Amino acid sequence: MIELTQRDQIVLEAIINDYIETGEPVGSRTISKRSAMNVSPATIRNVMADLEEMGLLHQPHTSAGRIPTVKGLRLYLDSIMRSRQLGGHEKERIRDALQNRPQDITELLRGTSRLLSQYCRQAGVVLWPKLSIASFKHIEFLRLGPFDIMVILISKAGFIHQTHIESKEEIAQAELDKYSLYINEILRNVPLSRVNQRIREEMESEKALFDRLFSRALQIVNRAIQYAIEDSEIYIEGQTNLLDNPEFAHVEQMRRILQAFEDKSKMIRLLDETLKASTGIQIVLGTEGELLREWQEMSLVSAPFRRGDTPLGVLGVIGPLRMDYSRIIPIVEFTAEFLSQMLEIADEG
Amino acid sequence: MIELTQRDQIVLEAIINDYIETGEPVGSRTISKRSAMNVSPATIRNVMADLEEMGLLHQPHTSAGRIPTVKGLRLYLDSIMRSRQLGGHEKERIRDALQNRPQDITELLRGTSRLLSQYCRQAGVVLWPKLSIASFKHIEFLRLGPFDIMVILISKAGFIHQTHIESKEEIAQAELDKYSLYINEILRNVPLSRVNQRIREEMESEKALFDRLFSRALQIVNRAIQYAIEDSEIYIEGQTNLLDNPEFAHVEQMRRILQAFEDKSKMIRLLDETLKASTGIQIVLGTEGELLREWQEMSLVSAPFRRGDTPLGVLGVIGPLRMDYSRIIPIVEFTAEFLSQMLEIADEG
DNA sequence: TTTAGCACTCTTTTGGGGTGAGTGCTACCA
DNA sequence: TGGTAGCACTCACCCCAAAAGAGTGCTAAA
Repeated sequence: MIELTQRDQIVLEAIINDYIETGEPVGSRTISKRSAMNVSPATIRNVMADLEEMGLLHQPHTSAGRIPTVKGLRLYLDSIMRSRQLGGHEKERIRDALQNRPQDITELLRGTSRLLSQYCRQAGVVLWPKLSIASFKHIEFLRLGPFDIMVILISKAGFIHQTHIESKEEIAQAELDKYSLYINEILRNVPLSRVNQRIREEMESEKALFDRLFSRALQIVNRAIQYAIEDSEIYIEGQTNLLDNPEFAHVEQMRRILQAFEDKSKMIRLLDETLKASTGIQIVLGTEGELLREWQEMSLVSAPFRRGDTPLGVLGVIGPLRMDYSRIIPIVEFTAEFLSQMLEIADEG
Repeated sequence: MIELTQRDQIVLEAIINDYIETGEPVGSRTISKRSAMNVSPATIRNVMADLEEMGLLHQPHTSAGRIPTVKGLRLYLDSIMRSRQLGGHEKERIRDALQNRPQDITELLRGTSRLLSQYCRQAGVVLWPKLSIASFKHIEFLRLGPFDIMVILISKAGFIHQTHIESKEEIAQAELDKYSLYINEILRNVPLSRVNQRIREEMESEKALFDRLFSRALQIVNRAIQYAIEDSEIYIEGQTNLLDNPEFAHVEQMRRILQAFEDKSKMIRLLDETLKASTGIQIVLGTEGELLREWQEMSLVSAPFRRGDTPLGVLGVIGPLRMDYSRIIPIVEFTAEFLSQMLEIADEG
């Protein structure tokens, strides 16, 4: 662990603050003038040289100021920065924006993503992962063709998932209706993650033994839920906000970043990982996450939202390494918290 | 109407072809060498001067070549250009890409959009407008709370629409189940556009008079379908392809264009208009469409897809004014045609 | 330990001259 | 009279050199 003196910390923080604000390399003069402590540029230069030796700062070229390295940012985030508290009316603004959303959960999530993007002036992202945590509410079978069944699965929170299943034998709508009646009965409120188990139990019970048809229904449900569980939705909004950042002025970088957004499956994996990794706010900086390899100059601030203790999904903000973390972190934190509350309510019906 | 001599046309076409290829202003020398007719640059220059006077060409600065104006492009598209025929294996490629799509209609449409974007190396777009043309397949009511009902509407083509409805009186799930049974019966295969009428008929019939409950159900359906009809889905893919075009090298332009994409409602209106306007391929150039005002340097090639004679939606390609229309037009045309066929099949179940 | 001073480095900006592509015009030719 | 050759002219673009500016490292002094 790196040991920093009090002054080292102050200088590092001042440099990072200034860099976050301007995006330019920061010189010793600036720090000397801005920072509260009265020391000359020359002194600052000595400190800076030390910090550079520790790998916390970096000099683009000999006669330029310093910019923080990823390592420096990390240290800053972990042990120096104090998050601003969100003001009351800022919280109000977030609450308002989410509460006035239509009740359709898809729109709620998309709206959350948009809110984050607008409020932080970066790209906002919401991952609603797999229904694995959701509870069963309703299932419906529709016959599309002799062997072709559409399965519509609805979770308690109101999320819809549709799957197509091919049946091996011909099947009538009337039969399907019987299935759904039966299945809706036995699976009511069962968490999707336990549906599998519940079905196994059911199939071992007498009823299923008597009726081959119902066991077929159960198999279909099993498959449908398998698909549903593997499916995730991701909502990325406000990508164009990133264009405002001077660090992405070059078209080349821009392309790389926007292309990364187009590959949703990779984004899903990345966010999914952060979901598993932590229960609180999490920050992934450029080179740190393996999956961010494509855009080393980017950074992700994310927080899970949950029902009770069970995480449901992740939301966050994606932007350049140079972001106003002290502002963005509390926003992300609060939004996650508030979204959790909203979902709690939505799930009680 | 502008009258062009044979030679004027040949020169205009040659200029546009060269411009489409290179993106640079075209000089008289180039045309003189490339074009089949043996005339000197000086002669070409005279013709060019004429064309410029007619407003078909434009000179960025005194000592540069000419580029076609929107008016020139329009004339070219309307009366000079001959579309290339699509080769058999090109058609095959499109067929393959669409046929191997999952049967989920959302994925089919998104896939079509992606196909167009990849194949034309521009942005692809598919509008699935309003269910107004679709036929009723199935409806399902789910009780979310005492007064809160989720209505799930499924069209024959497999499109799902969910709406939340607030009921004035408390309502039980058992009751809702009765509703859906009844309504699924009376609305089977009715085009959504005629549901309204059908419901009115039903409400006037004896049955409804006897049962206040069912008339309530009908009202709920009516509202749900109202919402559904006003809803459209738009799938835009491959936006980053646009970054490859040298004309968008400047970040400013890029931002404006990508921002226009983010405002989906405007895109929907634009495409919706082309759907109403024409039954065949349609090209909107920069300044022509009012809605394209934000990006005058863009152009849209679109074609409706349909079932029988009824248009279902629009698909197309969005790119710079300088696009290889002779290639893109037949691609868009064929894709629309083939998608229509696929939907025809999907709708038969 | 801090500071002032100074030489040095490297980027960025500015301006001017050269180059090349392309034009418009005029005179000439079939 | 339509086409062509020639020529002067106009710009945009590139290159280079010089100047400006920001910031550093080092040394010597407080």
